[in-house]
Amino acid sequence: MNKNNDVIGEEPSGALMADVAKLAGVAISTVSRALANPGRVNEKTRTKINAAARQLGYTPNAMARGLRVGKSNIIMIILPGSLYYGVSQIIPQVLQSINKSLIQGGYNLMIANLDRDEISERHILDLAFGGSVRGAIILSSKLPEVDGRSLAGSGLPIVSMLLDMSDAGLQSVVTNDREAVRDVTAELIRLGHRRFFYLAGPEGNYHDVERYAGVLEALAAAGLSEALVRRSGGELGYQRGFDIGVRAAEDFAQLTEKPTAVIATSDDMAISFVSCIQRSGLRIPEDLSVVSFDGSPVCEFSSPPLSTIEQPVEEMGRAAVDLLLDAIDQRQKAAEIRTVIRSRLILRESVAAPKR
Amino acid sequence: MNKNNDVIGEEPSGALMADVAKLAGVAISTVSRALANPGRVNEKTRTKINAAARQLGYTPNAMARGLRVGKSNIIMIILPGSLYYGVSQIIPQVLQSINKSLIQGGYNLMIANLDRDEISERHILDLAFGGSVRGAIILSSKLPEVDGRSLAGSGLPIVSMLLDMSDAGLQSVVTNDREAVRDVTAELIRLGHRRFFYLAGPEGNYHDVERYAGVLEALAAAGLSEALVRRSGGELGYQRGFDIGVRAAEDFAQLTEKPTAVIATSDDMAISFVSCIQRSGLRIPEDLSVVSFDGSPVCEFSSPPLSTIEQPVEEMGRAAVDLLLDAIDQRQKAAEIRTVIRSRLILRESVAAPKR
DNA sequence: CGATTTTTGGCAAACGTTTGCTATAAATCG
DNA sequence: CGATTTATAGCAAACGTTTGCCAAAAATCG
Repeated sequence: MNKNNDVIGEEPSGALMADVAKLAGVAISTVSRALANPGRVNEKTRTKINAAARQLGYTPNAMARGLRVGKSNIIMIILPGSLYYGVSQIIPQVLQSINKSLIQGGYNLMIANLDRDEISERHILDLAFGGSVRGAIILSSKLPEVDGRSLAGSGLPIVSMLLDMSDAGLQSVVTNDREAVRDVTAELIRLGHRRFFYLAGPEGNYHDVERYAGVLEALAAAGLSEALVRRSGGELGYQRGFDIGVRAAEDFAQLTEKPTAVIATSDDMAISFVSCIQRSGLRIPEDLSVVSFDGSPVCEFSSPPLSTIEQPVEEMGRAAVDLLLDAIDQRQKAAEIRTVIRSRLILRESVAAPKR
Repeated sequence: MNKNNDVIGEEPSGALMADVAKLAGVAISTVSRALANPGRVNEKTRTKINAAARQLGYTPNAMARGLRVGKSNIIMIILPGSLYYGVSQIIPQVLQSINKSLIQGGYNLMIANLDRDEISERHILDLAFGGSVRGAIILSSKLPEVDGRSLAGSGLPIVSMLLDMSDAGLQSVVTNDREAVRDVTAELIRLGHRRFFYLAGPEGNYHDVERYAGVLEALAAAGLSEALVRRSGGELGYQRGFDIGVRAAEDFAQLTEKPTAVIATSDDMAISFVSCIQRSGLRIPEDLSVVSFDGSPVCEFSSPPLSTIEQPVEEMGRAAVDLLLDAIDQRQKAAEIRTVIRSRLILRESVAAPKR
């Protein structure tokens, strides 16, 4: 059975189910059942088989099984092609959390990057249609689609995470951005702030729309005018968080009536903005309160420690995996197409009441 | 052929090679050859086959192929189980770079986390021995090994990255840490610094040993005593970079003769250390020069901008993949078991000549 | 133009599992 | 104790490719 007929001391790998069966003195099918479906075989035979398997260091061949049962145990995560490297640890956290949950469910995690080019789209579609993967978690706003084949039409269970793609009919796990921003803005108002500076992400981006809406809602609720908030950023993508902050600091310097509170849509923006502002002599939070988005760990150790809205990434990852596995197992207990996880505001020294 | 005999409007997926063959009016084997080995089949038949394949949206089944040829096209990356979340973007950068290179070579990337528990070890070994993966890139210092099976003995090509595991016989892609630290220390000495504060990573850790050795080499070269350098940290793992920095700031406060230059072994340490130090009234770089390790993007935007030693992660990823694919294809052109990539010192405002 | 080589395409046997069906042995029942 | 059910194990056919081998057709040669 074992094809180690060439060199004597060949690789110790490669024991087959047939080898186990022979050693245990049973049929192949019995081995298969003993391993996968223990109730179906007598205890005595089973222990004999298990012993034989262990002795040979037998590991079932995943591809053979996959081919036979017509399913793979691999989940693919689709990441936006050009990740940006700031201070946020969201991507590694997501990966870690998802992978952990998947492994508990008996699945493996494969990475796919979705760039703007056709190559990467085709690659992902090959994975989907080639039976390599069993489901997908997508962190990108675009669904791959090229010459006839589309990810949506692959029949593959898909869950979107971070981005709300429920419009496209995808189960989505997102945070309550709007509400979170509304609350933090309300808190700033309560502290006495009346002039705001909003550092926007990419114009029209889902997150940005939601977050800005939160600001406006809080103003409206307090009976304040929308004119009290100035926007900066928006021309650059999230790609350039630090740059947005730097440019925002320049914008800020131009303003005649200085805002007293800054709401930034990423920690990156906040960090570079604060750095520039401090260099120009202003102090945080005495002259300016700052709050931002992402919950990056470093915020705790900035000067001053930055208030930030943390997205509970671990929890989101777990939720996404749960939804995906439900869909795979047809449990379809998920009634809601959108799963909203609450963000957590971490208030630190960067927020205070405005001077005088 | 196609088993869509249940519902009319079933999933459009699932065209088989047999379907393509029938539509093109040729045998299955001809289709296979036309797709994989175009030279072997007449151009006219081939275009006919390609047309049929496209029309049906045919995608070859990866598991069937894998089973038949006895190889998978998946590479596994083994990450240390508990990633720490600081400011470093090394892990996502590594993933991105490796994945990109792999895809160009026709491979896919699977993630595996190696914790200290037996479960995760067994999981990785199952992947290795179950034929799921074709090779591994490992970023962890420990090779999984449990009841008889060991990753080293799997016959799988393995390349270590970041950590030097050439002792264990593994191809390793590392940076020239010692040299880099030696150079930066020499530069500090040249600027006039004579008392140093060294923020250590985990005691005995490969990186730490190398880096500290670099400091000592520079001192020796300048004819200075080793007594000029104070160590802090070392008790905590890399896990806690920020905490090490905080504690180091406390240690620093105790010192009667203050060092004028700090060498930190991670940006995390440097950032929290600097934050604490500044709060205590000292100024960087006037009172204290700081240089650290990792090349985290945020260092450029800290106050003051931090000098840091950048590991060229992209290049390392490419190198690791090249080595791995060489090993897989038996090209074994790699004579050296250790591939050293040069780090890059990024000098910023956090380093200056000492006062007076 | 027959003989030989080259090109092209088809048949069928793998690859290592799982699983429906069947056959035997053991257990239960009337 | 014979008849019926239930537990257990084996046979063999899948799963969707690739590929060694062979046959027919086409091309080349003497």
